[in-house]
Amino acid sequence: MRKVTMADVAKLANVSKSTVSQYLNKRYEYMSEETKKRIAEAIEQLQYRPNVIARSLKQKSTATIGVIVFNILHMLTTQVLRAIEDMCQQHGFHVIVCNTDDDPEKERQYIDMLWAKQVDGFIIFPTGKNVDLYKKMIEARLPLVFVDRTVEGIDADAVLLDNERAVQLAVRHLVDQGYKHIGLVAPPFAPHVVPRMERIAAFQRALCEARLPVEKEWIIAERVNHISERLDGLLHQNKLPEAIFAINDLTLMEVLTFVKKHQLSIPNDVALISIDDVPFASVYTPSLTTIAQPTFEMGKKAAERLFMQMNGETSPQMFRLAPKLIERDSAKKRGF
Amino acid sequence: MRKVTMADVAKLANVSKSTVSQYLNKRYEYMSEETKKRIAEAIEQLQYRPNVIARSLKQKSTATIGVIVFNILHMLTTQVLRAIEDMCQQHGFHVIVCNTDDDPEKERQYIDMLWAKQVDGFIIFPTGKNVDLYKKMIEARLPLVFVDRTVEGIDADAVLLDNERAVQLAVRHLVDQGYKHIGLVAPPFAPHVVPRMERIAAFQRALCEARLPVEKEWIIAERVNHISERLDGLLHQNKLPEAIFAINDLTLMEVLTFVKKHQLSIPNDVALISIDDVPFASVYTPSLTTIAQPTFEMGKKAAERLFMQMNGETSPQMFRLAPKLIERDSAKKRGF
DNA sequence: TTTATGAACTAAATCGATTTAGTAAAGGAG
DNA sequence: CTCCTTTACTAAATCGATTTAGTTCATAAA
Repeated sequence: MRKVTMADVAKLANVSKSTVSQYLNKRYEYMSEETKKRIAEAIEQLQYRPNVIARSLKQKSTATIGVIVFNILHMLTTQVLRAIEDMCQQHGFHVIVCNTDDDPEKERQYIDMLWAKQVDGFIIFPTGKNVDLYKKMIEARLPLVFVDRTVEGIDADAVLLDNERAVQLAVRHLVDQGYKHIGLVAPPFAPHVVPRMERIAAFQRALCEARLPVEKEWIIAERVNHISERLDGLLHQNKLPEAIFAINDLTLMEVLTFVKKHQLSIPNDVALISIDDVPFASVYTPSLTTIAQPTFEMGKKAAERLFMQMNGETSPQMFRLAPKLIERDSAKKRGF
Repeated sequence: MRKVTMADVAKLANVSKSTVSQYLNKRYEYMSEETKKRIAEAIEQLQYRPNVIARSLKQKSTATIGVIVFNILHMLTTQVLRAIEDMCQQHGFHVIVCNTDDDPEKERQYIDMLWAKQVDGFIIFPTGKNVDLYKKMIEARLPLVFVDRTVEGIDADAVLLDNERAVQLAVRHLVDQGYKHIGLVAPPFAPHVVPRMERIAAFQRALCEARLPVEKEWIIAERVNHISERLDGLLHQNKLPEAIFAINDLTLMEVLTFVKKHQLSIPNDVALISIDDVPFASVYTPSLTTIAQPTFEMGKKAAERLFMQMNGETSPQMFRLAPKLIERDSAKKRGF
């Protein structure tokens, strides 16, 4: 039951390996119909399957890319990944997926191993902590696109949400509805988590622009399990803001848990808006007003840039994709 | 800027390629400390990275598996996939992910291409329509595990939910709460979609067991966009069942949309229970009683079986993993 | 008749590792 | 001093394709 190789096909068809190879690569120019038919028959008869590994070795390309994400369980990731896979399918590429859980050591290992596996490029949601490695990849001209975060000092393609705009959309919407006391809920400050820092900074800017005071107490940046404690505190002191802006789906869940625990009514007791258009936004009561990230476009753009890099057509660039306000009922002022 | 190969390292360290290879594979038995050091230095100095493709060609193993799913956007898939990836990481394997959208043609292409890429095994959520191909894989002793669905006539490992049990849990819970008029909501009948058919059949059995009549009108198996029409119809005739069992997350969403549209109250107007513990189940109002699939265990089991097959230790087997009732508030009878 | 041209192939090198079979040198036994 | 073992390596074959540089044969041009 040995594996069938090209040599076997060649022997059966009574031609050389070279000719079989030409046939498989559709270089038919100088090939008689007769020969083509014999090869086709031999392939069929032997049930021959080319070994792509051997071909990759010679051609120095594997038609495979590595996608390194924090966690596919996260909705943003899943959607971006799906878009990337669709693009790859169209180009005959395959996708190897790796989860880092935001651990730089895991990230380093994955990059090393996939690089050794000769992947043709990487799309990475970077932890941001392996600067030396990112640099080496760029030096080696290994196609590389960052998604969601940039890394300071690394001159690579990056596809990000326009966080400034996303926050503007959220805050302006709340302000337009007549809310003046607006709080923000986020995970803890972490300098390398670009979108988080950008959103928090943009929030303060947006408040200023609306001529609203920035209340320190209403900027809650805590580990998820501490968020509800902080909110509890505010509630008991009767200092809850009129509206809460959750900077992502995770923190949104915390706010919803808090709201449910105290049987508060949205938007009467607190209005709510968040980044990430969670799947249940429209069936929730009230339906949730959100800022949707253009996740599929992000994935598509990342893949496009990667392919462009493979063709050597580009110099590094940063892309800020536009978020979209999806107006529902969780941030409607009574009477509006 | 040529790529550094083992030959370069060998030359610099003044040893043969063979010795470098031994070193890399940690076959240190007959190697002097001196030589080891020289090789280590040469590797460091040249920044040598072994080419895993070349190694794979010789060793006939790629340490890569293919995971073919319907759609990673689906929660079940994402979670199973995550568990598979974790297991693979522990074993030094990588995962290539493919989405078929339940299209047999796409499935066939992916299997063909990944097979040609010499993946060491497959975990597949099968469309069920490529029986000839599945058979060939098994003949070729290509490790293969099915997840979520089995395929009739194919003797392969399969990891499935214990659908009978899942439905029993749901129906018995409703019955225990005092509900007597129970409806089911599902996507359309499709013989090859094993879990769907099993759940619908089990539902009828469970009703019988509870000595409840099986009302044809209350078994709704329709394309998702037609489900709400059917429910509307029942509502207008005042024939809505007391409780609805949604067989998966997709249909659950339809039911929730319907409930919201008519401003019905759960569980007073209709009680609700579903398979798939959706992420918002606990923050929804009322919180949703669900039957959780053991998604991570399913992924883990599938990967375990695949590795066992690679070691040639197994004969095909079917695994039915246990669902779990998560009791919340959407199926509580008033007064209970 | 000789030479040139083009069609239809093929032999052998190559990709970058692993592995088998073997060699050279040192040390120990008899 | 010879022979055998063991240590520490190496040469060359191999994996299964692709690709380059030919070769052979038939036909056409000079």
